[in-house]
Amino acid sequence: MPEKSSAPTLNDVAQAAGVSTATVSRFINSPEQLTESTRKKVKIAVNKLGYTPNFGARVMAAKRTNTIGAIIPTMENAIFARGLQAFQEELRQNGYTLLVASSSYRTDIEEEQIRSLVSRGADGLLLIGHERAPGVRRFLETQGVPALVAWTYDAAAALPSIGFDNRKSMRALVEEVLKMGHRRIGVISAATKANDRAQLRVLGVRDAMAAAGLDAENLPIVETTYGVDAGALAFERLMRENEWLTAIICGNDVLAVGAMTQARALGLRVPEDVSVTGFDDIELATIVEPALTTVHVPHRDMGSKAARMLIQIVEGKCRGKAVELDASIRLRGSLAPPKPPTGLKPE
Amino acid sequence: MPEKSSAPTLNDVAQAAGVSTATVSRFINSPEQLTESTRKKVKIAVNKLGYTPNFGARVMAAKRTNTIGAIIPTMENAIFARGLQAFQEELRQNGYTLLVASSSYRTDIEEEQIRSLVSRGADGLLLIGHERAPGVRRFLETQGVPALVAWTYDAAAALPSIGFDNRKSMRALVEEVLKMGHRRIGVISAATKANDRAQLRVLGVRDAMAAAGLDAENLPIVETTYGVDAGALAFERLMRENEWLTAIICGNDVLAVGAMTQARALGLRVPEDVSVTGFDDIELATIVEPALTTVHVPHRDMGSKAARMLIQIVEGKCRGKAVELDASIRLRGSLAPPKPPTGLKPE
DNA sequence: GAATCGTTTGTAAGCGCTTACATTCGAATT
DNA sequence: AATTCGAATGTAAGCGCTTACAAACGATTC
Repeated sequence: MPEKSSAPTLNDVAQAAGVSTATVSRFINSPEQLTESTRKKVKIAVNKLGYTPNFGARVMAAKRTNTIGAIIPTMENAIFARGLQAFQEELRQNGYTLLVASSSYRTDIEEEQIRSLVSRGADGLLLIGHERAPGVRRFLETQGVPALVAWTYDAAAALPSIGFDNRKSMRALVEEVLKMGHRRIGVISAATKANDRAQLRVLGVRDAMAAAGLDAENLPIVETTYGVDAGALAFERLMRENEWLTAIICGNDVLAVGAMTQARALGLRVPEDVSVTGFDDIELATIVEPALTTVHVPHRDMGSKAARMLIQIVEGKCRGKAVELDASIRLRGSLAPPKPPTGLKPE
Repeated sequence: MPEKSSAPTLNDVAQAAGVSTATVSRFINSPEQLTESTRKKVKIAVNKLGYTPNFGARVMAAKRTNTIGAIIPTMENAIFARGLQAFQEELRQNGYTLLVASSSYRTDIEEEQIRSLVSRGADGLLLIGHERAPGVRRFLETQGVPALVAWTYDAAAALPSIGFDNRKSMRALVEEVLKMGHRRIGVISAATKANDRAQLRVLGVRDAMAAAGLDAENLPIVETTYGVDAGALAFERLMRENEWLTAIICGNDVLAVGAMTQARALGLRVPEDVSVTGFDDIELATIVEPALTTVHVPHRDMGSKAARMLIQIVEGKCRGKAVELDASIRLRGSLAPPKPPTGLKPE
C-alpha cells in the first residue's frame, strides 16, 4: 500500500527553523510574543514545508474548537438553506466555523449526526424543531454541549429556541381565510411525524376553525412529502375526496405551488374557483401567478440571531432562552372570497 | 469561570467497567473480539457514563477520519443543494461523513475553508469549479489530500472533475435559439469573476454566434449577481441599452425567471415579444408560465457519482479522471421564433 | 563589573485514543 | 495432571499539539 507521505508536523517545522516546538506553536497562536528575527525564521520554514496545524491534536491539547455544528432536516429545502447561510456568515464574523449535517427528517440519523458533530468537538449545536430521539438531551448534557433550537418557538421546551410560533401564525392566516367567507377548507400538510413545525401548523388551522365555530375535528387533510409534485398529487386527492372545498391551506409554499399548478391542470381558477395559501414566503411565492398568500418568515434574521445567541451561550455569557420572532401574514392574489355557491348552499 | 465538567473518557469507562482502556477501545472498534461477558460489562459502563469517543484523539491515534469535506459557493442556491444532498446520501451509505462549508463565491474564503477542512482531517475534498487561489493545489498535494471538482468538466485541468461541459451545452442551446431565427441576442450572466462556469457559459454563447457568422464580439451582455431580482434588473438594463433584442440568454434559471418577470412588467410577452432561456433546469423552470427553455443538468446523478468517485480516490482504488455527464437541452414555452419585424428589417 | 529584572525561548508533561506486543486465561489434548 | 495453543485482555508507546515552568538572554541600574 503506498503510504501517503505524512503532512509536516510542528516538529518538522521546528527542526527546519532551528527552534523548539513551543516557539513554532507560539508563532501560530500568538506571534507577537516572538522576536522579529525568530518570527521570520519560523515563517520561512512554515511556508517551505506548507505546514498546517493538525486540528485534532490542537483541540486535544487546547480544548476549544471554535466550531459550531448545525443539523438540518435537508439541504434541498430552500427554507433552511437561506437561514443557514445567514447563520454561517454571522458565525464566520465571530471567528467560528460551521459544520453542517443533514438528517433527512429522521430522528435516528439526527441522533447519529449529533454524536458525530459533538465528537468532532463542536462547541455548540443548532438544531431544528423540538422533537427528537430520547436520550439526546441527556447526552448533550453529559457532554456539556449547549444546543439551540431554531425554526420554532416554544417557551416551555427544555432547550432554548429562536423562531416563530408556527401554531399562532397559521391560526392568524386561517383567520384571514375565514374572514373572507371561506367555510369549506382543506389542508395539505407536510409529514407530521417527527416534525413539530408541521404538527403545530395543522393545530393552528384547527384552532382557527374551532374559534369560528366550525368543525375542526373532521378537517379534510392530506399529508404528503415535500415537493411541488407531492403538493399537486395531494391537491388532486383532496379535491376528489371532498366536495365543495373553496380554500386549500398548505403547510408550506412548495406544497401550495404544487396545489396551484394542479388546480390549473384540473381547470380550476385560482383564486376564483379555489383559494390557496402557503407558509414560509420563499422567493417562489411572489414569482408564481397569482402570487401566493402566505406567512412571512424572517429566515435570514433568524439565522443571524441564532448565531449570535448560540455564541453567547457557548461563551458562557448568557443562558439560553426562548426568543420569538414575528411571522407576519402576506395577503396576495391566491386568496380571495369564495364565489357565491351556484348550486345548493350547504346548510 | 464555571468549568464545564469534562466529558467522560475512555479511561473513565475502563475504570467503571473494571477493564483496561484497550478493551474499551476494542469494544468501540471491533466488539466481536471481546467475550460476551466483558462486552456486556463495558456496554453498561458506556451507557451509564454517556461516553462518546473524542474524535480528535481518535484521528490522531488512528490516522483515518472517514470524513469528506465539500466547499460550495453558497448554500442558498438550490442548484448546489440538490447535488450536495445526493452527494451526502451516497457518502453516508459508504460510512463517510460529510462536512460542508461555503465560500460565498470568494476564492480567499474558499482557501480558508479548504485549510480548515483539511486540518480537521478531511480524507478528501469536493470543490466546485476549477478556478481558485494559487498555492491551493500545492497545499493539497503536500497534505496528501485528494480533491475532486464538480459542476464542470475539464479534461485538461489538473484536478479530476465530474460534470458537464458548460461551454458546449450553452453553445448547443444557443444554436437552437439561432435555428429558430433569432439574430439579435442579449446575455444575462452571473458574475464571471472567479466563476469558471459562468465564464464558460458566456463563451458557449459566443461560440454559437461565431459559428453562425454573427458578431460574437459585440454581444450585448449584462453581468449581475444571483437572484430573481437581479435578473429582473439586468433584463431591464439590457433592453434599455440595446434595441431589437429578440432573445435573452440567461446564465442560469433564476436569472431567467427574473428576466421573464420583468419582461411581463414591461408589457412584453414571452415568447411572442421576447424569448428567454435559462440553464440548470431547476424545479422552478417548469413552474413558471411559460415554462423555461433551459439546459438540463443531472444534479443528483452528479452528486452521487462524485461521491463514489471521490471515495475510490480516497481509498486509493483509482486515480481521479475527468468524467463528463450529459446535459441536454429542454425546449419549452419560453422560446419561440421571433415575430417578423414590423418595422425596418435590420440589414 | 555585578546584580536585577523583564523578555524571549526551551523543556517536558499531558490531552484521549489506538495498537503492537506481552501476558494471562481457559479449553482441548495427551 | 501436565502440556499446548489460540483467544481474550492488559501494558505502554506514541499521535501532534499546547502550556506551565524553567532556563537563558539582554538591557538597565548601581
